[in-house]
Amino acid sequence: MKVLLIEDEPKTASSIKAFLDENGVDTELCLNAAEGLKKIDRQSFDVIVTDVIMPDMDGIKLSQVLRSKQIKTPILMISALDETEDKISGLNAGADDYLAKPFDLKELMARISALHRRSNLSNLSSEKINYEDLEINISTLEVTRSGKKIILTPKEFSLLEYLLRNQGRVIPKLEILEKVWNLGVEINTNVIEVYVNYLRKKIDKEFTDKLIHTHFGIGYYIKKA
Amino acid sequence: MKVLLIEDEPKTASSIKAFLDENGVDTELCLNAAEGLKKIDRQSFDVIVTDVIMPDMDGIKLSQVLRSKQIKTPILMISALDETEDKISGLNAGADDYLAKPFDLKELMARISALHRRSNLSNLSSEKINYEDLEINISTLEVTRSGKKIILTPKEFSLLEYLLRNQGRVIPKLEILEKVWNLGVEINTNVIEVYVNYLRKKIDKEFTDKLIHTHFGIGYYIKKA
DNA sequence: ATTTTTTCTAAAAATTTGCTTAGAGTCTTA
DNA sequence: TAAGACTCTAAGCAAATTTTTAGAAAAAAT
Repeated sequence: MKVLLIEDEPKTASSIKAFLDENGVDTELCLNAAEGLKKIDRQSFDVIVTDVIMPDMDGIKLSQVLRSKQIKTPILMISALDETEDKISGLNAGADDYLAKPFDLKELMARISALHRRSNLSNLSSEKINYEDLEINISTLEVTRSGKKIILTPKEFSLLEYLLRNQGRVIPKLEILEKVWNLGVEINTNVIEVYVNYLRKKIDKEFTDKLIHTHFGIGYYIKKA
Repeated sequence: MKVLLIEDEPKTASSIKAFLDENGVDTELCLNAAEGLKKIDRQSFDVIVTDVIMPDMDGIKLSQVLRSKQIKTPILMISALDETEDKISGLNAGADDYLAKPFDLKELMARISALHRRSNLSNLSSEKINYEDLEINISTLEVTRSGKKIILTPKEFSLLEYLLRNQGRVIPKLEILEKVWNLGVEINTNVIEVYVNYLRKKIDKEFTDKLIHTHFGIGYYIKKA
């Protein structure tokens, strides 16, 4: 895990960095906000830990700048300001957590881990994608439902993968054609129907709760029951 | 935003619920963990706020159960336990935030908002349009009025979507023909009347306040009462 | 008040969409 | 090269949706 620590007080900064490094975190340190912004432009971090009070720019402003740049890295603010109002303005500026000084370094570590865990929950980067009792492993191409192994062909797998990556919305057939088949509009959408049919036989047939559903006239979606 | 509050101490529970409700949060209250789990099985929440110390099951265990069930709703723990170790074990159990009692209700609110904001960041597109108690979700294609689910055909949905996107003005029939039917002047506008009729049956019929109105000689518009 | 125009409604007709099955190509592997 | 597995097309049937039709109801105009 890579963490960017922005803290202008050198002593605090180095003791935090030392502790995080000990805990297996790859920590980069910046002593002011401007430097931090530059680093963020060049590389990506899992979590950003920033002080609120800094000489050149406060942590609130920093968060706003990052969010307006569409940078969605979790932000944890640390500050000597312990008033509710301070915390609220920090959180409202786009921070994900706010920890008042002095704090226990172990708590900081736990909060960083929690932020990291959550941002990794969204199936985007992980090897495995799951929904309910269905799980697919992108690297081994294995599929299981309720622990039971299911064997899919390559096309079946990529169709299922696409459906799972887009869980929570209805996916139009034309989009599936483009993304899974790399085809334009010319071809008949019947291929999809046939393959959805294959998937259903392998994944839903012997279970009570069906996961693949049809939205008439549009396409398909993943949902329990 | 829907929040589930699990808190066994009735006085604390109701004061939290009252405050959240005041702030526009739709709060459901459970007085023990078992009840909370049942509710979570039946419906989905944006954020779960749970006490740590409860008679039947502690918040730590609750979080573990939820995470093992693949329920990824953000969890905020509140507790009288203020020791670092308690916070760490809460966060490690899968909680996303930990707030020690006594706390300022405004801070709780800000932290709930932060959790909600983050979990919506990963939900790529949950574009919703609403007017009064009517809501349509462009990505899931779901329609609800006063929370009640309404099933529309594709044409009905796109007609309603067009009306809602143009709320606040009268939309001429010819414009609807062009935009929703992709047709010129050749066709009879009666199709629209028929479809407005369908929509009214599904959306307005069983409600006192009608939302779809006719501007005689021109077209239709969305307005309460 | 009557006529004309416009809108609403119900039902029939036409069209579109989806599921399923069988089989023909295509690619892999023994 | 043959057997097997995989991908795609085509066609029939069932179901759902969309359009048309026609008469009743409502609104505007004469």
